[in-house]
Amino acid sequence: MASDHTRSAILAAAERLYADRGFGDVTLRDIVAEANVNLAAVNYHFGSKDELIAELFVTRSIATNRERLRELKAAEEAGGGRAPIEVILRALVGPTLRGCLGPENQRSTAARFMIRASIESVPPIRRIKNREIDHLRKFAGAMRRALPDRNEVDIYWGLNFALAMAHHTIRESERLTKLSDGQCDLDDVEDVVARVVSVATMALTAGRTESKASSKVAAR
Amino acid sequence: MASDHTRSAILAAAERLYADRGFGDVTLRDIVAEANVNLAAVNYHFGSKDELIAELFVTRSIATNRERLRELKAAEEAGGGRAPIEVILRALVGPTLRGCLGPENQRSTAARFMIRASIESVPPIRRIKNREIDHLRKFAGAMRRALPDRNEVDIYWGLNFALAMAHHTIRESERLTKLSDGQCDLDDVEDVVARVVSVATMALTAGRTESKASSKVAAR
DNA sequence: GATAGTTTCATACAACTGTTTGAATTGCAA
DNA sequence: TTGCAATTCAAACAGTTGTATGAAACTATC
Repeated sequence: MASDHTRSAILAAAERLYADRGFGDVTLRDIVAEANVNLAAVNYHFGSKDELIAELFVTRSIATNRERLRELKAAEEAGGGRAPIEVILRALVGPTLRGCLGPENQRSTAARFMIRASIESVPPIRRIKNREIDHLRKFAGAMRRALPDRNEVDIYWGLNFALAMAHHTIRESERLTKLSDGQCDLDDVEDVVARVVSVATMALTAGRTESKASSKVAAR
Repeated sequence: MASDHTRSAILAAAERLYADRGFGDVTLRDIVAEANVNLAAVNYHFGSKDELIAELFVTRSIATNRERLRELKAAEEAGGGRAPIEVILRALVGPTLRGCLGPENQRSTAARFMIRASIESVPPIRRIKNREIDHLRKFAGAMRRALPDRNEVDIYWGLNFALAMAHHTIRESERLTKLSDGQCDLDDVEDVVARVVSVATMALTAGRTESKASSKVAAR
């Protein structure tokens, strides 16, 4: 059993502080002060600081991955084992974008925490991200089924670029807002999703064997 | 005057260590040991650890930015004030990609350092990156001239996506290699550049007013 | 070769870090 | 209540960090 109260108070406080101030300058003492618990409680309940961070990140990231797979599975079942590429890409980048973007004032601590996690990259989080490959393979498989004529290398590049646009937009959302003088509306998440999906789809469906020769425009 | 020897020994050692082991666990003592100089030398020559990191990053990053602008200017002059969008994008992402990618065994310390700087994000480097907006505005301007019919918001999104693909590919090059079982050849830098430019160009030139309505495929 | 300025050096400093300890307290079962 | 385990707590620990100091060594100028 156990009261669990201390445990979840620490989790909540840590998430809030990391979200606001980053991993770099938040100490265990900051966390326990915010949570109104004793310093030793962190090590008692989580083992170490890194395991606390890992638990925070894992919780949020399996939630996102589950949603991703749910959408993917639903799409493939609806299409008899083969889903349109746009829908696959939407399942890939949608949950991540929805989990991190949206109106700033109503942005959850979880969302702000995940943004931090994608900007700063501390060891415990990096370790978890490295295990994400198997998850991505499932999407690569679905994409291959959706575009059987496409060669495998192009599939991987398309997957890479889709993730690139989503993650970079999250990481650099502030800069994009500033650069565009607020014209790019990062709060309209569905529009962002649509843009990413649209470009990634084009990348994956434009003229065959786009690899070397044909696209080498204007070589210097 | 001054011998400068110590100064540059520190710079070289720091760049090497940061490149290999990241900013997180390289201390001043590691650096001075590698450089065979006294501990106090860092503060004497650079003022602080952060200023040392900043100097390293600034040096490399103004080199890249200068090359970018050189290519941009050359292209616009050759086209009488208006360059093809592909060439502008190539000037934007080419120097960065060429500076970080390429055959791993012959990759310079500078390149490996810049990869680190794009993965981990320490305060002194973040501060410098934030001042990069003026530089990007020049590219936004050139892109607007190249695509006068395109609305401004789409230009910014295209710029954002181009940078996204370049930076993400650098940051996650290892993962892409692993995911594709080595099929994606990150050593062929010009192919990578061509792919990024090709996709970004499509993003910027595909069907007008691609914003909301038309691209909202398969809304959930 | 004395002098003034620069650079190096060993060492100390002061602060902060995550973690551990062992005793106190609490909660629950018998 | 008694007993036992789970939890909390204050305090200390051991280590590391970047930085400061003041004397020593060097370098070049006159």
